[in-house]
Amino acid sequence: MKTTPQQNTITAWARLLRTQGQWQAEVHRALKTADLPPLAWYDVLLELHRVGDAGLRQYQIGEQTLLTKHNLSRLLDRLENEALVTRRECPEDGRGNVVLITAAGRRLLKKMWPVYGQVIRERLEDKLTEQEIATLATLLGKLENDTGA
Amino acid sequence: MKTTPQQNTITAWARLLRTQGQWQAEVHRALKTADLPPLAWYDVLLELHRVGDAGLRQYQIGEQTLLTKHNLSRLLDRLENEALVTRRECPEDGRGNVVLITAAGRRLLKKMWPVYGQVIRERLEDKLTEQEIATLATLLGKLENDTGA
DNA sequence: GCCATTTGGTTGCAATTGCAACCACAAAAT
DNA sequence: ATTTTGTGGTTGCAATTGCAACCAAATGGC
Repeated sequence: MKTTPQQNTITAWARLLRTQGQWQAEVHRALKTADLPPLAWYDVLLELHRVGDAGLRQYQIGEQTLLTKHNLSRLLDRLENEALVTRRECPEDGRGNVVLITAAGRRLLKKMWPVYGQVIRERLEDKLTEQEIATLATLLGKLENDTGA
Repeated sequence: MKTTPQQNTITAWARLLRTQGQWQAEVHRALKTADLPPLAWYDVLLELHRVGDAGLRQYQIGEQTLLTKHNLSRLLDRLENEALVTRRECPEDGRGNVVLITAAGRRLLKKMWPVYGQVIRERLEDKLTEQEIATLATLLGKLENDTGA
């Protein structure tokens, strides 16, 4: 039972939460306006795109995106329904499956990026100098909890 | 149609999103373990506590907490059900109401704070120096979108 | 080999969220 | 004064999320 955090700490904490909340709302608004799917789809597709043909196990996607497994399970159902990903049986582990992005998935990613990137520019890049952004990235890097490589 | 943001910008953006996600998950985990209500309750109660007996209109709470109005409307139903807040008719505006925190609301706030504060310490205060935290707070301050005073 | 335990993933159900339509009053237009 | 138009707030319904229980394969005793 220790003392409360410093005032400065609380301010930083609150601002980070609020900033992220605004960003998220803004991205969703922008995507919806452009008639595109929500951010979570992008996150998942992007992870899959990054690893290419190797694909990812569901639990690996979960680690990357901070989605709980049941949640992810159903999100993948939706993505699969839209033919943006495919689930394939995993050779090494009979229960699991490997998830791959499809060509359509990559196309969607490409369509979503400009909308997303635009928000990133307006909300972050335009508001700080390059130097400040670098500092911010460094500080935030120190806060991340390793998911282990 | 401009170019994509700088790599550094994207890194900072991604890290902020991820950090916030981890924090949020951690807070929820901690609160749930302590058998306490979710973070949103805390946010609302805190805003109400800050303004004291003046109370807040619902739309003002919404601005502070980034909750949509219908969402907030029902959240307040739940809080009112637990007698943590009261809704009172607004004298100046016949349609709206003024929301006040109750003594029970303040007690709950007090019970939740140590759990919440503990996470803030572990996830933020312990990981950066005072100087770094001050810098972070400043940078994040520049990113906030004015809700206007 | 055979049983207990753990892990990857899915499913049923309840709670929460988002959306659109709505009601009531307020403010602005004529 | 009467009619529009806007704003604060609520509600019904569909989609999403969280939780707990579950199934199946894998891992670890024995």
